[in-house]
Amino acid sequence: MLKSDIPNNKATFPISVVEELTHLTGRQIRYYEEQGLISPTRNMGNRRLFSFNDIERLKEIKGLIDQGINIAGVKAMLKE
DNA sequence: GTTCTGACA
DNA sequence: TGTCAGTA
Repeated sequence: MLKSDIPNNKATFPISVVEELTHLTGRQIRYYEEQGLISPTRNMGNRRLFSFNDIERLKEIKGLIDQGINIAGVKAMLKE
């Protein structure tokens, strides 16, 4: 709580690993990040590095999308 | 081989 | 959302 709240993880994975853990496609993950649903970091080469926190966030998003909610709905849910 | 961006269907 | 081309 004093160090950080949301993004604080040393473990980072490439998008391929996130795809496996979230069951999403790189396309989805990229789009959600574009919409501001997640905040992955970038490493050398402009490559996305995902932390455990990001993966859990993706899982929440996937669940909502799977229920038929759209990006706007997901944004509202994750917002608070 | 893998990932990234932009664009089109 | 899927897929393609060009790139690093």
